[in-house]
Amino acid sequence: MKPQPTLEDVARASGVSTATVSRVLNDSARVRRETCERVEAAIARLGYTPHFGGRMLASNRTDTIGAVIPTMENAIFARGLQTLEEELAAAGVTLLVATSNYDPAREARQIRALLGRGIDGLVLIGEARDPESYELLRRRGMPFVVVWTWRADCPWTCIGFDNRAAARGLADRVLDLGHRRIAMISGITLGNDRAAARLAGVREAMAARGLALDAGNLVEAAYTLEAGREAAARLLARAPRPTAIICGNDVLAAGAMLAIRVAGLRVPRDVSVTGFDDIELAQLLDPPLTTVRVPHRLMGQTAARVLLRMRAGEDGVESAMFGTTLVDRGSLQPPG
Amino acid sequence: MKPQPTLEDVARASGVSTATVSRVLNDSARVRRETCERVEAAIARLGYTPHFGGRMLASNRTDTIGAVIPTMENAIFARGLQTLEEELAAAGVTLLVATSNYDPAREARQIRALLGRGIDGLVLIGEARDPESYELLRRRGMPFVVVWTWRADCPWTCIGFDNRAAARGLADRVLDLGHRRIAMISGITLGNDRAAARLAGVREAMAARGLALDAGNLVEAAYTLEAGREAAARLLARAPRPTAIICGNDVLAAGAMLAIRVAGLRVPRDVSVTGFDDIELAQLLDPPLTTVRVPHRLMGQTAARVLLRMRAGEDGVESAMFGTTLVDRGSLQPPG
DNA sequence: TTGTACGCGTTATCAG
DNA sequence: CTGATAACGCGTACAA
Repeated sequence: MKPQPTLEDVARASGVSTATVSRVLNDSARVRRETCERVEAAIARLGYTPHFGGRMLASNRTDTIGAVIPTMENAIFARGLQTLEEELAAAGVTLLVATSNYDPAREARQIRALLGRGIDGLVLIGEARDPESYELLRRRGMPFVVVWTWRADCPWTCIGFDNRAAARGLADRVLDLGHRRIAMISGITLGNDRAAARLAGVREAMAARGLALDAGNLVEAAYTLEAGREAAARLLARAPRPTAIICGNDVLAAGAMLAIRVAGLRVPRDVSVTGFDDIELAQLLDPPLTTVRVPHRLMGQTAARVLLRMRAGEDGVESAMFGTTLVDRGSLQPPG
Repeated sequence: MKPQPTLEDVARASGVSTATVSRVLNDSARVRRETCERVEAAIARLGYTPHFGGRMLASNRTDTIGAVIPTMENAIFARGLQTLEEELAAAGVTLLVATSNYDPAREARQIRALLGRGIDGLVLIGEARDPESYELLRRRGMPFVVVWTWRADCPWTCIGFDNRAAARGLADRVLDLGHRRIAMISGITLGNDRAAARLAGVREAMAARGLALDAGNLVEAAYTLEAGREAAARLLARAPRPTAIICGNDVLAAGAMLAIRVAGLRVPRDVSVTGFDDIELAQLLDPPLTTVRVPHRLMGQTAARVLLRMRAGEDGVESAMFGTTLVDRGSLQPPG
């Protein structure tokens, strides 16, 4: 690691003071044109880059927003993150991503790590987490938003959609088609408010018709292909077999379809399957997956804008709720 | 953003000097046990966290490794990245990820941005890039590794596999099965050495049998589902139709299978399809995709270890080449 | 084992 | 429009 040119080197090389060089860098409007050009020439010639630590120490800003997402292994959060990053980059802000692997303790550590790096704001997925994390954010006065979830009386700024209502709508559709032997592969609800809300939505729809989700027809599974496959295998072994399997997300649904194929059954003729999230994968399955489209890009974009406003000192920024769409692709049909 | 407690606050609260607190933080061995405990108590009580900028300025280290990957939208780089992150985290090092969207100019900017943040090392995908970027890394003495590619006389430390040989092996299999009307959907080769190497490998296999890839049977496409679909549609419209389509990666292959289905044809009866990379998606397609498995995790793990050693001052760290496996899943069969 | 004091590179204040 | 100069928080020689 070689020594880098510093502000002082640039100042010396262009015959001005360090203050002027700093001004050229940050607020070039207040420097005479020709001075400015001389400085810029020196900067280019020396290959100078501002020292992040120095800047951070002096200004106490990093122009960096952090995000802790559960995983990058599947594409669930990728699209929203991409949008978030683009929107922030346009404002000269960098996005720092950390992953928790759906582990609350690890999420808490990652939040701490990001705070330690001096981020200016934070994006969190869902609202179920240790109160201590919220307390930490409050103490530090750290601007943050919660995405992928929304409820009326949420105490934080949340930018998302109503998981429960969306799941209820989906279950209503399943019920309308005449399914009665309904099973669900839910995400792990412990520590995951989105998974819990989706399960609650399905239960609600069934309850509205005097039905209940049989305990044996509910399996909680990690959001992976393998877990989805195993869960579905268990459900298919029941007698009588469910006619429809509602899955907590598209990855679980893909796993379920794999298990169904292995069992020598066909979707949707023998079993209907539904997903949730509408990731790219959904349209690639055979048959293409009936699922719930969620506002990936809108959430990313809005989170960026809200955080930028918070960073600018604006407060009282309110939550935002977006709608979801049921995307009918054929993996759900009437039973029998 | 509230003012944070500083080293000095902790020192005052525990009745020692800032130097001692600093020692407790970094090298607690050299502090008397009870002093140490008093300081740690104060740290906990005040909720102190070291200031990243201050630390960076004083020590000129960040315990951070950067990585610039083309995209997070599909899962291609996710698995390797996950492993990289875990391996680094175990050594107390944070991973900073930036994306280039397969755009060389954007990659150059991201490299610059990461350097500006004072990373201790860098992971780059592939070796095709602006000489200026390499020059910058050299000038700064920045340790870096190139992954996802390997060739014998590579001037950088590269940790990957032989894309050309793997593609040649795959094409050999296609040819062995009797295919002669072979088409290829290649990734954009300009500025992407992996895509170029894969194309070269296919050409090589054909040339070895006195065949050539007809110009009309080669389409370059961005690594997206949509682009793969469009490219395949073009190829299917040719007369005579190709009997096999070799795709530059699994995402392109998924797109191709979509187009084939839309055209009312079936894989592999009417057209065989092959992928590359073996991402999770490959086993979900119907039929499951015959593809080349690449050493995702091994690359991530090795990159981490090598960079950690470089950071420790070790030099002369040599490249590593891993093997690939042809995974036969059924989307490739002898021609009709 | 502990404390003092300086320097790291930048921004911001204030004076000119 | 520009220059001096004082912070900013931490690590580390050096001294005790």
